Amino acid sequence: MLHEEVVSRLRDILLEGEVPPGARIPERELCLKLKISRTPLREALKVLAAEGLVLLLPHRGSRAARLTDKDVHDLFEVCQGLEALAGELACERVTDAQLQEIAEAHAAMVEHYRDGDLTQYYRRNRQIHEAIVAAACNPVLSGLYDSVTARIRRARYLTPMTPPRWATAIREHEAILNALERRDGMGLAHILRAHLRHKREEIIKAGFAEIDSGRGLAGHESAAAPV
Amino acid sequence: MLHEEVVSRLRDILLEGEVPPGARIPERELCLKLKISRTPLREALKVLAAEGLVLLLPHRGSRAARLTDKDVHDLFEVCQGLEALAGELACERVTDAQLQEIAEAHAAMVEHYRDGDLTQYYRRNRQIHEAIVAAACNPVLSGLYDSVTARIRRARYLTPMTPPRWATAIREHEAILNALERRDGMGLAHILRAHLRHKREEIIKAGFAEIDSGRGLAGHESAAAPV
DNA sequence: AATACAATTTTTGAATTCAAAATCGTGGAA
DNA sequence: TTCCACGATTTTGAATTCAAAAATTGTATT
Repeated sequence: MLHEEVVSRLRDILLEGEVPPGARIPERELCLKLKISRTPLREALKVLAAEGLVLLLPHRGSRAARLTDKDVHDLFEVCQGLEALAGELACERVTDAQLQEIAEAHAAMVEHYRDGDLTQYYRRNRQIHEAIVAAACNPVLSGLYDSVTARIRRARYLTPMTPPRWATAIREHEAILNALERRDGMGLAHILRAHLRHKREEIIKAGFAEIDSGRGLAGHESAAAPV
Repeated sequence: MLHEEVVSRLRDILLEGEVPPGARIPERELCLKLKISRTPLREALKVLAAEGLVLLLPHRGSRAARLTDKDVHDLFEVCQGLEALAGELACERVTDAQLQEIAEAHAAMVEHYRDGDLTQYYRRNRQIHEAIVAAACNPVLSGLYDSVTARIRRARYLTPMTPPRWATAIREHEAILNALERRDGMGLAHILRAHLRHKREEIIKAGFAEIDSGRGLAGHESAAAPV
């Protein structure tokens, strides 16, 4: 198995919550599961620690990172900044083909909204935001965006969506598409900032806190379901 | 030696250009130099590869990352976005003490400008930008900023500074401090974007290209001085 | 019965070892 | 002379091994 693949599979295991946030990472088991020895596994752990997904306690093993309210808040703030930047750049660089792809994804998303299909809605939503970042044509930005969204994924796509919030999101997305089609960089950046700020407020209000109630690692081993 | 220390020292070695960009990383030598075995060194290499400082060629060793013009451009673009975001947030959160520290650094920087002391000027310049990011009070943002600035450091602080550009930079910094003191988030974000865009244009124009002339890795081993 | 201490076990971190892959060097053929 | 092929050497990637640190267990003493 290639190095990148180990990192990738381990990342998935953490993001899926197979190892719950805050729980100790069972080196032994993962070695067996991935059919590798400890050396490559530990290399992957260090990489993921640098990404912020894993917490390394010297001489005390590693744990799946636990997101505090503050972490979620910070991640959203940065995500918002990156998306706003991406929007600005995308307006300068987006190709007609990309624009069309985004428009189609948008239409599909609105359709899912009408059907009340939240899962498919989220899928399209994510596709749109990723397409905007891709259209910015900046691999550094894409990389940071991927890393931030990976860390925040659970919070972003697993919080309850209220009807009014959903309606607002759709309206905002109309404005996003519109600004992009007009190549209005400043306008788009502004909308994206507001868009994400709304989402953030919602998530914070929804009490994402339950994932982490603030006590230290010494607490329960959190064998319970992650989210 | 602690894991983080190995990563840190190796990062310095790369940033200092002790291993020139594009050059192969001599595992053996570094093991001797750092007095560690290959296992922890390779762990550090993977971490730095994830950071973008090292290029891993499967079965073909690792090399110090080589920045293309496009890379520098992309890094600056993202750096600009992060600083703008930091500026906005800093306006909401900066403490009086931090503000004072920034003002003092600014005064010192202007002094170095008058003296024509570029090295000290850069030092203060960097201190100011870092202080603004710190004032944003967002560890995620700080982390990304550190990583981006680390990658771009050589390009940022080793390009020739022309007198008119220097004068412009000083004027822009006056505006930055002013906006920060007025807690004018939007204004500061705008200024910071412009500030960095100017620097970027300067660097691109200055022909940072010489560091990488576009050919592949197969080319010369680049034993020459890094910058 | 509870707590403190010590011995044992487990786990972590790193060096060594080992197999596979790539590079280098030599020799032969065109 | 130049190009290609084949074998030796080096280097890489990963498993194993080893030492040190921490957790656990058991025991003794208060």
